[in-house]
Amino acid sequence: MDFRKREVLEAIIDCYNQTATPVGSRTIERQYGMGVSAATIRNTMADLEELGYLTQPHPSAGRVPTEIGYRVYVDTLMEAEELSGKEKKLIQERCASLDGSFEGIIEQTSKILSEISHYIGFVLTPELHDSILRRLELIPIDGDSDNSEYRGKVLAVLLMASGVVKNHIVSVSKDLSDKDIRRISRVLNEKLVGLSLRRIQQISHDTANLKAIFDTDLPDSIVAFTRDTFSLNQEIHVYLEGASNFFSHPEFLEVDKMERLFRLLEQKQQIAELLSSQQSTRGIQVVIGSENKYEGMEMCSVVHSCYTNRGNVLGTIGVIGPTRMQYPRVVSIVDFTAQVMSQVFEHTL
Amino acid sequence: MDFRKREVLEAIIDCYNQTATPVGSRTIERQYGMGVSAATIRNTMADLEELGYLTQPHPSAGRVPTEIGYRVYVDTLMEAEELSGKEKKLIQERCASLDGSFEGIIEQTSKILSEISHYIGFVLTPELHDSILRRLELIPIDGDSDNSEYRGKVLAVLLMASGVVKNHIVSVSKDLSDKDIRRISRVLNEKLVGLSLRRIQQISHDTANLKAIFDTDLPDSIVAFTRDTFSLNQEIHVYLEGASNFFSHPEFLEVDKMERLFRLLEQKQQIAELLSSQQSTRGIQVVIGSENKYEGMEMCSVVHSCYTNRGNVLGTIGVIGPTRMQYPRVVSIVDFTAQVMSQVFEHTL
DNA sequence: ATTAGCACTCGCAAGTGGAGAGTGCTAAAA
DNA sequence: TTTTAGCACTCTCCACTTGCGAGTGCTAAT
Repeated sequence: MDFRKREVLEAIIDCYNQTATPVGSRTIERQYGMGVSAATIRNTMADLEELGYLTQPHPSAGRVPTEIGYRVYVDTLMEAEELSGKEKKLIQERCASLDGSFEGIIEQTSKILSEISHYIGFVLTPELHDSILRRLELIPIDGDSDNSEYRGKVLAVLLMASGVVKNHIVSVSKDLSDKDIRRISRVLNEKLVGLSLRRIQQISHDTANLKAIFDTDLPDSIVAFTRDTFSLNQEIHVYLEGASNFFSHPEFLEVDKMERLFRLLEQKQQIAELLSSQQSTRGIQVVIGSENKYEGMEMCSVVHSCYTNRGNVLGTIGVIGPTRMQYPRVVSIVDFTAQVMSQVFEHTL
Repeated sequence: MDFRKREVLEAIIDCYNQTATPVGSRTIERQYGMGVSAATIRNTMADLEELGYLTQPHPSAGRVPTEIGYRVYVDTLMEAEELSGKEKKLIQERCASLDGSFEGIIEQTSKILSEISHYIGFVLTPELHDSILRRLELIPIDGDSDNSEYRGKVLAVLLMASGVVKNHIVSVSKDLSDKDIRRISRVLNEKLVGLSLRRIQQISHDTANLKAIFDTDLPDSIVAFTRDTFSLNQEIHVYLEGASNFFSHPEFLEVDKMERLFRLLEQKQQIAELLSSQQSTRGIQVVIGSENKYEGMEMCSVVHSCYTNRGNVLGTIGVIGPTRMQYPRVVSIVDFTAQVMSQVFEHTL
């Protein structure tokens, strides 16, 4: 890859990003005047095609970057675009005006990402398994007084170290009094705070373990109740915004492509799995086109990073766009937003 | 409207629902053999056109029902389609397998609605303003021990009579001790439980009122804290599923129609306002085409009803589909699902 | 190594024409 | 008076053709 090849590849990618049509040699000569004629550029383009970085949709059309071309561009050629002060400020302001609920912050962030990038913004909620329990609160709920049939319910509030709060309603057998509940709460807080939810679930599914914790023989009702308290829906949620931005991109003019993509995006659970499996590596990741494992995402690229709270990775945030994407810009947006979001969490949670 | 007119209108709507193409007189003669010839049907169709119930897309095409036509059909002609036992069972089973979180139930219900109807299913969360506070819990959160800077936070958990749980994190000034928080919690529970959130907010915004409640002079810190505790994001949330189902309907073949619709659907807040304003009337409502006030919804119809808990209206559920919709079926689905959902709430919350 | 020139290829848009579906009208039949 | 058969007319849709423009690869000259 000599200098001219790089220059031409970059010009083609830049031009193709703007026009979404194959780029011809003359166009480059005129718009990116690099001191050589169209014919020379044609030769270079033929070389680049041989390397697999470009293709022709049909024999007499201009060139289009391939996925490999984009890969090379992202890895070695492009330099991250510094966001303008205005944009930085916009992101910070939008994030700063968020209220104290975890879901609210996440939802807003995905909106911000989509609005600024003009692609699809998404945020994954943290994986609960690995969250550390900070505090458990059990709030007995009386059955309605006007309802003769007594139904014992307890609202379990789990506050995790990350700041995530989960609550759900647990049925409780009639023979447990409010006093029992308070005792259970005290014991569980004493013994389980500081452990991961995964560990806690392991413990609560092993009756022997539970007995050790309570340091006494247990009626079944307490065993069952403890289990229920910690058996919550652990699915990672995906907040996804701006799907309609894809309508502006000519690569989705065909309705069936659009349909496939939208049907895929509705399978949020699959997206969650796809992305959370790659979550281990910190820092910005760029997944181009068919590097995405899920069918239907071949013409899309994903730029993602992770957000943290006091250094602990919580979840993933990112942008989904067409393969023909403004990578430098999007990389900067995702990176910066991830930082700001992490700061917000440190402040508010 | 004599008998034949009704019969023909019904036939046209039925046929148009299946084919999405203008219906000709011969088609009706053959498929709905009503003992008269095509020419007679043509005359009847001309009458129906004059009444405004039908139109021709172009002079030599068949007829298509107008919105007024649909209106008449929905109001006077159609009879609600009894759901098959299989479908009823499906809805009930899906609803029964839900876990105890409010959001989980709502999300699942919108999915069920969309899957069974093959249109868009949606559920609106209850309007918090009118919810009655059942219980307030304040949980102090210590700042991290490894973080020298002390930050006082309290997790406020509001349990509403409807079963809705809201929690958010409230900053608290340093001069309030945990003991103070407990006292505040006790007083607020004593005085405010049973009131609507709207009323509570009124009270907490009037310092004199607050003082009366606490029956003592108050430091600013308590006033501020109380206010923050009850000032939560009260936006109605919209859970919306199955938008991609619209791709199967030929009326959305044109990309720009699709785009307008999707952009509209992303403005969930607008949908919430639109629907919650009509919420007062109980029972099934059908809004056809441009009866919808929002631009972009002209080619859609909305069938909605409300779900309850112990007789109190909580929120709205419904289905959005193209104007060419299987009204009898959808009406039954929405109606039945609303009932089942209300039952689930009574059981689990 | 680079450039100018030329023949060639291909997609796209506009124009053309025939088939098919459906109507309205009129006159005959019930 | 209502219904029906027949006919001329209208309009869309589809397939087909054709010409234009953009862009290439190759060759020969610089």
